[in-house]
Amino acid sequence: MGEIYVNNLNKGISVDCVIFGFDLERLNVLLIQREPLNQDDLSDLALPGDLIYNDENFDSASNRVLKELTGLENIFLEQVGAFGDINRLSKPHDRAWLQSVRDQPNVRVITVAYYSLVNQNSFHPIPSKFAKSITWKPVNEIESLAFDHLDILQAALQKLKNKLQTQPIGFNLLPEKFTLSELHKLYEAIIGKELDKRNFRRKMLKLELVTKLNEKQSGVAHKPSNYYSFNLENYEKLQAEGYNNFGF
Amino acid sequence: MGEIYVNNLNKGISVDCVIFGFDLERLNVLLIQREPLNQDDLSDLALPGDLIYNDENFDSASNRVLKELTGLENIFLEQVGAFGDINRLSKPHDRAWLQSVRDQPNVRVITVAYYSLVNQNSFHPIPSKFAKSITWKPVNEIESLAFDHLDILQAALQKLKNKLQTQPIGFNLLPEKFTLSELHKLYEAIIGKELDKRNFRRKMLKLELVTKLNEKQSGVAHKPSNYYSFNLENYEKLQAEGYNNFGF
DNA sequence: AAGACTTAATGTCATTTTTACACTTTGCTA
DNA sequence: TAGCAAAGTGTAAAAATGACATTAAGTCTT
Repeated sequence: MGEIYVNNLNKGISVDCVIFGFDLERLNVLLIQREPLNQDDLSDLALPGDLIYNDENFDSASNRVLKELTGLENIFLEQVGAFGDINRLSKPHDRAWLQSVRDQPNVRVITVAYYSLVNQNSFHPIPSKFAKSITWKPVNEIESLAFDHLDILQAALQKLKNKLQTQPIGFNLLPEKFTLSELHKLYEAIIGKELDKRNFRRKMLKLELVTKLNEKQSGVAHKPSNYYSFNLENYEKLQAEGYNNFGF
Repeated sequence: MGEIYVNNLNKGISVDCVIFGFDLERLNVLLIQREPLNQDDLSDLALPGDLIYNDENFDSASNRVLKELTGLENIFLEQVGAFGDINRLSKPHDRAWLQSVRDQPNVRVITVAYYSLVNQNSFHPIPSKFAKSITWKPVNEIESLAFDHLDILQAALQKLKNKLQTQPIGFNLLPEKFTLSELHKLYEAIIGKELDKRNFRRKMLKLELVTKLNEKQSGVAHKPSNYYSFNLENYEKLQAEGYNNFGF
């Protein structure tokens, strides 16, 4: 890619990505810090995103943003929706920032948001052209973001919650091998409430969504827990049967 | 914002509306027939939609389209998502049509789709600037539509099905007074499979989602059925308790 | 080496929800 | 008044859910 698209940028459409990660404790989102306008500028955090090219599909554009930022490809990625409120870029601080980086800062820009689930500990984000710095931040500690990105985050989170009730997408946030406790904490972190340990395990095991591996944790100061892996085959079988009650 | 937006129409963004209706038998969609290009032109059916104004939000634009077409306001309306495939307008027949009606027929146009639920028998669609003629067509008899409208329809239908599993939105498709059989058929039409009559009624009645009225059908050649109305209060109470299993 | 510590792992019972299934009732029509 | 057509109704078995407490397996401390 690169220069050939310079003049093919669509100045009115962007994609923004809500990239969720899980650190075995909390649900986090990948945020970028906008280039500060000056030394005193405590610039807001924002979702990673970019204007799209004029010959580029939304899915491609969001995959591009995701890849440039994380190096990851073929990751769970789903559209949240379009955000186009006429005032979405009009907070004074946002406007100042746009003036400094966009060649047409006054154009109305609508954005198509995506959300993505990645295994947070399997890679280290690549600071790139997007921003000076990149951070994971726990979802429920985020109180404000640049532009309308807080709205987008909330919509994405709601979508994730809903989806988790019918599809076992949470596995995308974990490494290949994981413990049932980790999976359990993941569900609690997304849904936002406590789930009974025994009932949780019973359902996962009964549906055969996980396969027990011959491998245990080691070096932990307590009973080591067994590792499991996601049973894709059985998920697809349940899927084919029309089963859709993967929730809690 | 900029003068580049002649007449304030945004030439690159449209909304399209998937307006579902129920005729007590089948689930239908409101379609418009594009102005034929010439006498021999058997023009495709399309979803109603329009370019948006540059100072107009997506929600406002979709409400505007809905109102201009049906006269209805304050109707269930929810975003499906953004559709922007680079080839979405490039079928030859679609291109010819665009050439004939748009002043910038080659601009990339992305669309934000909405779906809406209306009581099909409570109004007669108003043929308007949108099209020569308007028709209801059963969802499962639709095999092709203009542009990418079949994709949009399918996405909207999927969204409707999913939503119906957690929210009793189906009532939007019925008149104020309805029979349990009508409601039953409605669910079957949307979900696309048979539901046991007694089990269906039991759940609706147990949740107190419907209130029995002192009024029966008349003039039917069989036992007349009782009329019911939607119990909004109780729905809101269940909602507040976090109940979300309204599905089948 | 023993005891303390921490989290993993496990089973049962009561309640609720779901599924499957067939006959009687009501009003109209011929 | 007999027949027709859809409305309306109950029960029993199976499955899923929700609530709840103890033992097991390693590491760490002394």
